[in-house]
Amino acid sequence: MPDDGKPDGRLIDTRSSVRPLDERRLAVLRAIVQDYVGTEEPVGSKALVERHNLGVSPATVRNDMAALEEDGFIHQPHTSAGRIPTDKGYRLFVDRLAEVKPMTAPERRAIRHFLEGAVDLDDVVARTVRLLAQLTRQVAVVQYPSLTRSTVRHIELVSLTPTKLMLVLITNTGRVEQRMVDCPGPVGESLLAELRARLNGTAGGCRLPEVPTLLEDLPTGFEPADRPSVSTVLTVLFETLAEQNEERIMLAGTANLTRFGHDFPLSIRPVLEALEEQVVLLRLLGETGDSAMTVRIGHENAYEGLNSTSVVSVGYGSGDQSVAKLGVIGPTRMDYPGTMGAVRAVARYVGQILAES
Amino acid sequence: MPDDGKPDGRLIDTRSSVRPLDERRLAVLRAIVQDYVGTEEPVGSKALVERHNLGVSPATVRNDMAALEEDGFIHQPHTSAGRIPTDKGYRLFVDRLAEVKPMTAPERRAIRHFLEGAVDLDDVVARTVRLLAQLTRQVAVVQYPSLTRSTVRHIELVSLTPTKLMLVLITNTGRVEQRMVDCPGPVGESLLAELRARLNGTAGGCRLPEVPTLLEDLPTGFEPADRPSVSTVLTVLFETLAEQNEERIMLAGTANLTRFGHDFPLSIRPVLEALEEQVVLLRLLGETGDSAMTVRIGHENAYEGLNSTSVVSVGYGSGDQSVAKLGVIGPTRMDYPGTMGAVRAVARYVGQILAES
DNA sequence: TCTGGCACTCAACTGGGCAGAGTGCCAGAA
DNA sequence: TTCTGGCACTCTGCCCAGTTGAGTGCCAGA
Repeated sequence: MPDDGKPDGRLIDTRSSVRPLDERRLAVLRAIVQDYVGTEEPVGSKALVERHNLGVSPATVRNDMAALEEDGFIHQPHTSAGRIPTDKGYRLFVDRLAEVKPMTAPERRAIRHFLEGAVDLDDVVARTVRLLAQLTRQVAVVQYPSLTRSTVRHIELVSLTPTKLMLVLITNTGRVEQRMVDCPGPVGESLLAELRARLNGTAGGCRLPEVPTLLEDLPTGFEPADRPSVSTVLTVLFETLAEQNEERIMLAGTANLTRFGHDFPLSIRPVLEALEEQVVLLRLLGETGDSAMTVRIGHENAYEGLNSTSVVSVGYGSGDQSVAKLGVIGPTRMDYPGTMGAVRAVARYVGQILAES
Repeated sequence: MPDDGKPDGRLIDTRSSVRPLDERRLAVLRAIVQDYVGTEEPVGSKALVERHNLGVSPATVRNDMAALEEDGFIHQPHTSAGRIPTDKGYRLFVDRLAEVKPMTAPERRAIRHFLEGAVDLDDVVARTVRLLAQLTRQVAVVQYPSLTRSTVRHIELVSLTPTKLMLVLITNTGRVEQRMVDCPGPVGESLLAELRARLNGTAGGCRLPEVPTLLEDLPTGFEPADRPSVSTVLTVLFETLAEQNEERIMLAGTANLTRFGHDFPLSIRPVLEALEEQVVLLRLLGETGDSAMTVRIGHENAYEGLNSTSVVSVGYGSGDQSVAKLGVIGPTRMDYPGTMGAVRAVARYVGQILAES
């Protein structure tokens, strides 16, 4: 929704002749967002001029607030209360008023050090998600490196019974997938060795989605009697490759949901429900751009249960390619610059760690 | 704590001469527990006689209540309120007053049918945990079949680079563990084949904890030049076997926590925190008896954060052996008979499914 | 040993009044 | 034209007192 996503465009363009006013209004909005994020309470004109040196009186700020409200950036819970940013207000804030807050050097060192201690892929993901939850004090989500972008490191076939095989697929990201294969006929050691060698010879090092086309004609190279078994193995292998659903996700920091709001069970429940639905989470992350950071605010989230939350997510990868996504889920009233900084930093370092191992 | 576990023992024994009175008091306690579980509100004497035909007047019930309170089975939030069972009261209820409520035939069929749809071990566990959460409307926990009780189905070695191997361990429960091995010297195909054969020949079918002793002397059967590499592989294999920490756990139903109590963030927060700590969960399940169902009520839980929850858990296994545990975490005020019935039924069916596959 | 009656207690609800934060508007200053 | 100070107004939140009602404990009598 590029139209909806930049509601500020209109405002800035049409009034660009009256620049100083707009500047100040934006400053007011920025101040409101910052204060509200800090206090969780509607912020009034007086408090605003006290805390930020805007150089004008409360009355003036009130006028600006009225204008901002008319344009839908802020909102008043009731007549005699302060203002709260709307989703649209946060959107403007994120797009034009906020700068991603970089991590400090000690923080960066700590992140790196913590992630370097990981022993295997599971551990990398586990550490990443915990770290992210801790840094942002919100709910963190990390997707396992996806199969689609990775390459085949090795395919192994293990004979369990004469007709039963186990197929093990190892990717360059360290991920391992295994499947049982029930062959139509017995599979001898020599056939197994031959098949293993051909599979690895042809597909080794290739990107997973390309594998099926590469191996399509493989059965024709075998004795007619063996072909059914070879085909079965291939079918299972292709299934494994295609099984996007198997994309796993790890969560952490759900306890931070308790810091969500005052109107409790109602606000937290749908979020907890969403978090349990892998599908929802996967789709959420799936909407993330590959390299650019994505921020979805409140109702911008397709899933209804997350309408009062914001999602900050970004892709990460070993090397230049993004192989998976990670992100953070928190209340719309969150510290966007800080959260975005943490998400970006963590994504960068996980990428490095993955590239090294 | 067998002493603490049966606080009723004293009561029953000392007053066994006054049998009818105790019977009625126990009936009162039972009625209080049942009502409180249903309504979540302190239950008074009048409501009690109305809902259960106890055959006596409210005044009499009041006397019994006073006695029950003196013995610590129930408790009064404030002077003019009804009674609430204490942990001790629930304990007595579970030990002597409640009968595990068996699942109905349609429920059993549904359980079985749902679990039978699983395609692999991950799926079995995932389905089990969701099912359990749904049936009990509480938080469900399922431990993956542990390595310690299972047996070796196959050990596979895959050469990735001349000195780098991947070790894959497949157990009879369908669990697969893999580790990288950095060998001190190059490992040729023939050595690899030899090693693979010997490993499987010696350890195949054995229970995991026995494997180290069986393979201890393996290196001596190889050429002196190869021994360091063989030893390295063995070390990694033994590590894999010993790595209890890797025991994985799956959770579901956290959204049910929102039905916990009224005093929200405070009561739910420590529980969410506990649920994120695999260690806590593992220890929790670890305290479960192998075959008998364990119920830990409120303060009986070692972990402080779970002091206002009860945990119902039991072992499950393929065949006669318990290979892992599963359970449910809910408020102390839970429907014990129903929960226990569901837990028992699910455990039984998972066991069957695992045994079949 | 049980029961009905009675006085007592205490949380929860109700409605009125008050304080305070915050607003909108307007007339006058820069 | 834009900003500012002042003023009247509108709410919510809080405190207070009074009332209600559920529930108890105790006691005398069946």
